[in-house]
Amino acid sequence: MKEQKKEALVTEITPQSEDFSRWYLDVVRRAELADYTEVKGCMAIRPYGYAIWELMQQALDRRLKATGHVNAYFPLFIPSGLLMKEKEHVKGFAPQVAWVTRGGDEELAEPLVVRPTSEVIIGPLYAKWIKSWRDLPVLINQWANVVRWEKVTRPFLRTTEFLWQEGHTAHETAEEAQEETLRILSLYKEFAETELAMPVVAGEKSESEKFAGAARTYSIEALVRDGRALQAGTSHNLGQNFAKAFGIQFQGRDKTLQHVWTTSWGVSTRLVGGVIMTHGDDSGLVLPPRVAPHQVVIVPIPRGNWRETVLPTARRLRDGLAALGVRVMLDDREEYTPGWKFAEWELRGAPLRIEIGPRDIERSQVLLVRRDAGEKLPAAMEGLAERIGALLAEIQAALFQRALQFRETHTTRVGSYEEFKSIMEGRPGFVIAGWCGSEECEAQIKTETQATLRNMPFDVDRVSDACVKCGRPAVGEPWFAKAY
RNA sequence: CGGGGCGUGGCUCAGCCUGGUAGAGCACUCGGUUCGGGACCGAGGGGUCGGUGGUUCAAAUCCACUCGCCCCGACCA
Repeated sequence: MKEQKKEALVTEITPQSEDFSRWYLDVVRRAELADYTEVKGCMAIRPYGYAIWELMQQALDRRLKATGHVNAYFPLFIPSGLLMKEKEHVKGFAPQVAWVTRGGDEELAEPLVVRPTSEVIIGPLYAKWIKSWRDLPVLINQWANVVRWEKVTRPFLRTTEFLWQEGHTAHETAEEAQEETLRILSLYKEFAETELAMPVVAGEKSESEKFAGAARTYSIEALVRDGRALQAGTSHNLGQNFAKAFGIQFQGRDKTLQHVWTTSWGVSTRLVGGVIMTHGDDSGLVLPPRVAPHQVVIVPIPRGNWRETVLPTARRLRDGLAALGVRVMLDDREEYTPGWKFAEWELRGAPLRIEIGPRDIERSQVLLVRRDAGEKLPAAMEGLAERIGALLAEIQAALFQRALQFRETHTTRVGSYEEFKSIMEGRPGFVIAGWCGSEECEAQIKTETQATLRNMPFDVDRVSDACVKCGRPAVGEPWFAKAY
């Protein structure tokens, strides 16, 4: 009798269990996505986790370039005086910046801060670079790390240092800046839903949740498996706030000197956490094929003279798929048994597994196993590549549908505040409710239900006409949720 | 930053109350047999008990401080 004892994750801690948080941390660690380091709140992203991030980067970078954006790089350090220039901005970020007061063995005359975001280091440069309306728009993006001294951290979701892209654009008119802000918002939505199979709600943030220094902030919000919302990306219309603070001016078509209109927007490594929490299950990670480092893992069954029969076939299969652009890996390690590999690749979220053994060779077939569905399907060798391509697309679509359905069953349009409060208990989800637009109601709702106003989608018909909290006329129907 | 919990080989944990200087399972290494759902047998390697200071003849064990992690709040991509 064998009595293996698996470690915590797969047996006891599941996304459905009370301890979702523990499940998440287990997946991150056991799937080798990230690890803690000596520095509080700072994680090392391990190769497998980084590979996921790279795939996200590539997919997003392509989209950004396709819409005319170019990449550049700005420095890590910001003279503290610069940070102080935009007063709302400094108010928002000062409490979370890291300071550098010494360089080598010298005290710095002016301390530096490590960028929490780059608006203020970019501001003076844009002021230098932009002279004429002909220089506009400026559509620059950078891939970088930033540091925010957070009180509570969690791998990927909130770390002291994190990786992201931040776009910083400058425009001739308010209208263009607004268009850009919304263009990026929908680009983010499209990206999240297509590549990450993660349905998101796009909308505008309330005044209190706005980016420090922005005129308007928009976000995409996902709903993860424990019923909490995750802000997955933000796009800010900065108006002329930063242009005025940094003197970013140009001479217009009408010969007058004007301030530019700027935007900024970003998504971060938090998305990796979002994917884990959106799709993961009792066996671990479930990766959408588009961002899976190994879309297909081939596990040969070593029996009899498998080295002469199974292995060459498996290699041919791998090479054939790789030639078609499929990210495929042949797990021919001999120190692990097939069963061990099955469990391991499930834990690591590989979307599709191919089992190939002597029996399959005889029948000229393989066994396909979908990570999302789990069942084993025999598939003929002939036409296998096409079959696999189709299956990967199917898995991608199925994951999106599953996540969408989850969100829909966990989204409630409430009629009363009582209903709102009761939904927020346990594993809540989104609540859609009428809102009068006052910060007081928003704040009270937060205090009493822990739910925050995530955003106000703009492409919906207004249904409620009364604020769920105070009963006054509603200005719209925001989505509320407990959030990460 | 407030409340609570926890730090013992890579992981999960026992030992701590009632001080006498470290154990288990898994993982790892080597050899062999296995391999279609986390294999088995045999032989091995590895920790000074988060850190610092104190009490004591003696500290993983008691005390103080400190760092880190986790949970619940407040703050946040």
